Amino acid sequence: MTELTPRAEFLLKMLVERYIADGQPVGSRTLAKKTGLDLSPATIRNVMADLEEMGLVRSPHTSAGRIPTQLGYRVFVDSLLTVQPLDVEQVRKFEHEFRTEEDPQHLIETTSHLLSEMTQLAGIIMISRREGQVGFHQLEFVGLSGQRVLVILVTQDGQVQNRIIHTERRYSPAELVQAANYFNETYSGMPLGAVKRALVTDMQRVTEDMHRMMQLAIDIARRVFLDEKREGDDLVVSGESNLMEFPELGDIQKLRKLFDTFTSKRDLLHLLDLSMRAGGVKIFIGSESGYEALEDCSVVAAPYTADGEVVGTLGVIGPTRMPYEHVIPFVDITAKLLGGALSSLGR
Amino acid sequence: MTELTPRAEFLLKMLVERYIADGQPVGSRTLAKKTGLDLSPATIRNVMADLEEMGLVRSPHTSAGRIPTQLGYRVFVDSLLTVQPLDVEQVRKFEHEFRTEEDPQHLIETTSHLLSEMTQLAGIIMISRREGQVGFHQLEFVGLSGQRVLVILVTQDGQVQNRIIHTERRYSPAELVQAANYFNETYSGMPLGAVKRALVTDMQRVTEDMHRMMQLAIDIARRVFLDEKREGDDLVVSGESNLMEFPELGDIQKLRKLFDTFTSKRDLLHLLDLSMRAGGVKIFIGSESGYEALEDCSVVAAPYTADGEVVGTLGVIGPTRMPYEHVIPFVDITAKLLGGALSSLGR
DNA sequence: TTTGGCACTCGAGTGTTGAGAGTGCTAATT
DNA sequence: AATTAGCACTCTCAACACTCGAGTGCCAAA
Repeated sequence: MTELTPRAEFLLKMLVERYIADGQPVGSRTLAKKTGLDLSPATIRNVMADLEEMGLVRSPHTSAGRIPTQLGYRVFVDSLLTVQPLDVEQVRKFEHEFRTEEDPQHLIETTSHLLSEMTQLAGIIMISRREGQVGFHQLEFVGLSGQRVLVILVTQDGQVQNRIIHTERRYSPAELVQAANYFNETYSGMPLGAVKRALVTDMQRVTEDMHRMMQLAIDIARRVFLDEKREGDDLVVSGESNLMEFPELGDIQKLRKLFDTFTSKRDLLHLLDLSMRAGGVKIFIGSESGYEALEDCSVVAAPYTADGEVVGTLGVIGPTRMPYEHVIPFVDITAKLLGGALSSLGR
Repeated sequence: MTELTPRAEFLLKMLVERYIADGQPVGSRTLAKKTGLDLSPATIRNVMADLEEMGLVRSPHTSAGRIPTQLGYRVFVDSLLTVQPLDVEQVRKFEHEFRTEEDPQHLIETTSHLLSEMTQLAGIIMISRREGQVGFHQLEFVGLSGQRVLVILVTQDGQVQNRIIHTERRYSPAELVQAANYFNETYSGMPLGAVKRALVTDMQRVTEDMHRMMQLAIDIARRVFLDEKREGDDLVVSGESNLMEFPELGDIQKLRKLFDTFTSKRDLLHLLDLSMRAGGVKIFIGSESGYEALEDCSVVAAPYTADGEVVGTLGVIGPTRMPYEHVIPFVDITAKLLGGALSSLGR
């Protein structure tokens, strides 16, 4: 029996839904009762035996009901799930939240909160710093005390990054302003990646016949743009403590590993990076993510765009037993709303 | 018996140390053995009965040993504790960490990590935004698309804050530069609080005879300085998950409350604010903090300075049963080193 | 193919028991 | 008067046995 009959499918669906709803292994009797089909528990048991053979369900012990395996969840999510349409009223209210926020950084944080608040899971959102895409807008040099210069990098979407560098000598405010002006006139509007590449080639042309101002500007900017610390995507996680409510994550050891994953960020970034390439809602169930700390969790993620370009991924992370039928459309709509809000900001 | 005899004191000290070391209620036999005094368990029991009467120790149940009460810890910390001198070698290495960091924001984060790393507790560090103290250095206006202006506020200690505001009309880059120049020339060097006050009075003088540039500058700056969102201190917490290792915090419910306290930050800020006024290392044991979530925890905090002014508080938070004799001097030295590093940055 | 029946298994809860640790009290000792 | 030995007592904890209920697997009948 390698083929899944429609009836078996239906029963698997019922079983998963029931298990998601109350977390108890579900037995043949309950399933016989609650399902519309007019079947006896014995028949259900036969079907269950088949499902178990196929690796879609398992029983924790001899005399408990069945629970879905990871594979079972996979099949459920991929082909059995009926997503719940979102409440129109709520979407509208929700949309409003996005319209009122102006600062892109704030917008990201608000979105993360919304995700965790609405789903009662942990919200995650990645901001990609892929340099090919974001446009460079402006550089500002602010002289600090000593030989230190504060460099402020503003991108076209209004994000700000700053960094302090040391120079060999002190520069006057006027010099710094001139240098910044030169730099901004030359490079404004280019994608960050292009600026970076241009800087490398321009550097080779820096000779004594070049204007001193240009040299200074390029020298300072070089250090900011080529700084590998500045690289890498950013990640905002919120509502982690929501995950403590779930009994299946009740083991302190597991919880600790999970929280460490949140703080180290590396693994999550990798995961979100994967789903950024995919397009559409992507779901990692249990160990599919490849990370041990996430083996009892699922990640539902969707990329979001700004002005047509994919600029990051957002989603939620929760126990494998989560209400996918609500979470999936919610993550989907959130990604779209954020994209819309970011695009209208850039306008 | 309302007076604490020297012997009773000594035994209390032994008891607390022993309990801190291995977390088990300590009985009269162990205490008789491990203490230098040549006393029989029975005598110890008599003393224990006295200590219990005074509310310094209690037994979890009839036939367990004694554990310190909150008051017991208090007495221990206040007058019985012998702090462990820090390893000179380690301090030196530690000092080096502070010397290599240049960006004040980074410095704060690094310090927080160090605190949690070295103590295996949670590190907390507050940056006070008391406006009376930090000097204003420079304002930058960056025109974004639409009628949005990015305002970047740089303080004398090199901290950067930015915020996007909407204007009624579009301004040219030249206008923005001029306005910023005017503003910077007028107010640079003043404490933030003074700038704020000056803005309020200057506003009243804004009439048609005033230069348009000045009007613009003041109008934009006003919105940044008087924005109440910008108010409030900042808090960095790290190593929260270290706290999961402690069995006394093993209860998920308690842990959840604790973590929620970390994310909401409000309560912790209040606590750190208190200890900022105190000067020197301040210790909150259990419910002394006044917050339910912290009732099984202690907070060890010390204010740190920059150029002689107290600018924030740092410390650690961990279970009441923590090695105070190491933690206290460590928090102390960290505060001093951070102060030193911040001051030398401002130089 | 479905169903009723039946023996079987397992977990969770409950009660019992014994060992171990530590106490409080009293009477004897220093 | 302070200290100590002795002893009865209390409480926790782990082990064990027992029962109950839920659910299974399988077989034979419908």
